[in-house]
Amino acid sequence: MTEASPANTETRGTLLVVDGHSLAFRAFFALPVENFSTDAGQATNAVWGFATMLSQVIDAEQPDHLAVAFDVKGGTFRNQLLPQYKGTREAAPEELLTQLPLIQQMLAALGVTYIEKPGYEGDDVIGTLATMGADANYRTLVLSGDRDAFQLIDDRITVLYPGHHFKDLKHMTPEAVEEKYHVTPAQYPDLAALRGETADNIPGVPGVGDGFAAKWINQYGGLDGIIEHADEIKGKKGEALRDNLEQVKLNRKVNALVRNLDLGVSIDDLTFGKPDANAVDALFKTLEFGVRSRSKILKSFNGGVKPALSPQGTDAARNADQPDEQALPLPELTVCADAAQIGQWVDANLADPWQQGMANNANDVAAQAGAGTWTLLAQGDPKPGRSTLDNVTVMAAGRALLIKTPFDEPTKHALAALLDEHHGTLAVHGYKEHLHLLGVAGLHLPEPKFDTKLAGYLVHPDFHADTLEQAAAHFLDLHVEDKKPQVTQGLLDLGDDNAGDEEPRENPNELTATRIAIVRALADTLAPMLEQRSQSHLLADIELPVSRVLHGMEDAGAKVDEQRLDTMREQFSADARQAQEMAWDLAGSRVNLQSPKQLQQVLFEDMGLKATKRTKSGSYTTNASVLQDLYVKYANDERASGFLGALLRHRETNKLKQIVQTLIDATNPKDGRIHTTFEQTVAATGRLSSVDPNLQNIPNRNAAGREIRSAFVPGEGYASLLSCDYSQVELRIMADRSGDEALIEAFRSGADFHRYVASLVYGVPVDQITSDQRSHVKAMSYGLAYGLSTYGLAQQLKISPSHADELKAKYFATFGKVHDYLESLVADARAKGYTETMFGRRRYFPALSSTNRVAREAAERAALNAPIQGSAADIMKIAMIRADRALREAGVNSRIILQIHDELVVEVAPGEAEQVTGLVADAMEHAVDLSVPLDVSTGIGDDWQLAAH
DNA sequence: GTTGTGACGTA
DNA sequence: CGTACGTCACAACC
Repeated sequence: MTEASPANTETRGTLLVVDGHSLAFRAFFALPVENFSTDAGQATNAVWGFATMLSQVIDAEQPDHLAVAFDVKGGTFRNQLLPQYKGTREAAPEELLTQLPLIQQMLAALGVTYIEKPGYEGDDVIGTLATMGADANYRTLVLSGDRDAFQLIDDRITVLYPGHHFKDLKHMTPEAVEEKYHVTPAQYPDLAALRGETADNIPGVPGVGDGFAAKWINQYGGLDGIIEHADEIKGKKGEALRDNLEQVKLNRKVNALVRNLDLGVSIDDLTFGKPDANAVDALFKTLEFGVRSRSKILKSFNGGVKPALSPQGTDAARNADQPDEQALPLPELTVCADAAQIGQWVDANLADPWQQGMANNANDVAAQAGAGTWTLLAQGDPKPGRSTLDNVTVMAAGRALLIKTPFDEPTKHALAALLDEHHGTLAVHGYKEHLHLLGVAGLHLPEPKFDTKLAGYLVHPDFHADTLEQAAAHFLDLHVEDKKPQVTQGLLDLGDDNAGDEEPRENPNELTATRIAIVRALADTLAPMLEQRSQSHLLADIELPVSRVLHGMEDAGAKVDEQRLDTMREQFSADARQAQEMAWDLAGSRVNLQSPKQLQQVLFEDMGLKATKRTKSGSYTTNASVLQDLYVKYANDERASGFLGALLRHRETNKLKQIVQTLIDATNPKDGRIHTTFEQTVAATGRLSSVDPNLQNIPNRNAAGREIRSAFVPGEGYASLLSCDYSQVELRIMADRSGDEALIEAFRSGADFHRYVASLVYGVPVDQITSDQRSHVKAMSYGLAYGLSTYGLAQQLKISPSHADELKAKYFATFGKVHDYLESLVADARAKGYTETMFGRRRYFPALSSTNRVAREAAERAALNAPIQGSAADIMKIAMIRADRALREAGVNSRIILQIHDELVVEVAPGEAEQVTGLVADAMEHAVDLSVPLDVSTGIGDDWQLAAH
């Protein structure tokens, strides 16, 4: 049950050994020198980068001992063997070399030991320190971008090897080395000797890479064996090997690290955590590092010496590799060999009464609360329309079975049967994602019993767990290593090409066992919480069913007319270019119109326009509303108004161009459709959101932008698009919840709603309401649910605050119960700590009791809005489930493809228009029963724009 | 290389 | 100084 991790065998602490040169190089090339130099011209990018990167690693690994190794100028014994050795490194830029002493100075001030040994390299110092650490029973980490360090790896020594992004350090354990190179760490130098090392200017055997080297090593046991049998190796590569044997032998001598130098220090000397604040301060001042960054860095280096025992139980077990005090029961994991084993495994587990009994006892409470007893974990990338599947694991009664892709037919059938039989008791983390993943293998997952991702969202809707591990940390206080997200739909990987082979791998099976155990633990924890809060029905009746509908929508995608998009892009692009030319002409310089900073310079300094509003960071805003005001104000100044006009036009057309471009880029070449991802656990109010791309913010307010909607068309086999949207749902919810007779009557009357309300507010007959009066009342109505202020209303309507105040007073005099209702929302939230929608969806507002007025008032507005926006979201989700079911039960081919908060877009099959319009409108209108009707307006057309009504 | 900011699209 | 989102491009980091 316990893992065989080295950290488990009593260690005395953690030693971090850093390859100083490697880190300095990395820092230097990661940060542009131009941006990091003092007034005097001293480059500081490597110093700064070194400090931040090292502090990152310290924060992540929490070592209690630390040493940094450096090379010394002048040759080493290696140069005598191999004159060109590290010739490339000597060519380090001057600007980096001058920073090395500064880095050492900084380390000294920070209280960090650094070591160099004349005649030897930093690598040898590292080898020696690591050996010392391991011998003294320390968990030893070596931070180095030099692969020579891999030879040090064993049960006690792990190399932290930076990847493409420095942040994702790979923990190179023996397993990870074997996984990647197919040789043991001890054999790694043999492999490197054969392959050579370009970074160190060491030639290998021409034509021989990692693959062949590993093959030979495994065949002959190592380099000695290879040399012995060199004559037996056939082919070109064998010949090349024989021609270069001397070089290889030399390489091997050179790449062997010395591990027993006399450094004159002992491990006990390598503690840290007592920086010399004055020295650090002085140095950072001369380097012109800001005060804020200074304290940020100091913090990491202060923590080196930890108190023997932390009084707080929660933070005590932060150390990543230490097993947590809350033990996670890992399953006994079997890797599935063939399809027959699936059936056997199921039989064995179900037939074993002892195991069954154990499991039932352990899970009794949770099972009753609805957590289920089976657990499923599919791993891969669940991107709609292009997902990939790595493996599937099922778990029951403390045993797990891991099934790797590709599946053969019998395996598929066995798995399908298993899912079919047990879905009703299953827990997963992300039903929708699992539908995408399993869909790759042609499998369907019927609705599971429990979803830990959705449950976590219901319990704490404004907490965002991007990974399963983060959810574990939050809900279980279980801190396991957070490897890269595998189950979440990340925007992280840019293409799958090289993501695969650079993966951090500590025993992948162990990782899988941990992950599925987390899902189980989350289910057992969250199910009773939902039950206790009477939210289980939200999961079972809304979120889980809607996941399935969303999967269908994402999988279907939205067909776009690519030619039309291309044409539009060209048009917008040309318009933007023209506007830019004009702006440049009038400005007299080629300002970057997309740079607020440069615009501020031109507008408020060069042209001397009067700046008014500031941004939150204190600079003058150049947003559209300010530009518009200036445009009016400087109408007589030809140059200024011309520039402002051109700038506004550029802003608009360039934005449209950008939107069209992202749509083009997001179109799947296989089907010409855009498969967005609807995020079901992101918006704190219960709404959905749409990403990659966002199809919920396609322009709709002005004609030029709305044109983009005409590129959304029915796909092959479909005849038209249907758009159905709720009118004024949020206001109707307010009418219902408040019980305000006047507002209810306004909706029941079926009249022009805003005109009707205006006539009540102003006490004027309906036919005498002016368009101003109507629009003012309309803005007021809509603003209600946002907690608008007098000031905000005045600003939006461009009326005086006193006038706005008057409007507000009149409005609330007319609809008194609405006013009381809104106040009660905030008061209830303050009393209970949370708000609740019509269906029991909660959102917590700790900031309501904040002493900070700005924060508190913001929380009040959000608390006022959440139950209203959230109830509308609940209603739409119910409508989607109903509409989807109605369409399926009617046996039509039409399908929902998009949701934009209060609108559904349906792709309609030939001949189904009338029937489908009726079904969807009905599903929406009768999603819930309110004291006011839920009006739905519908439209149908050859594209999304034409479907508007 | 990472992070924050400003601007702006939607309901 | 009105809620809820996502995306882009720039600039800073010193």
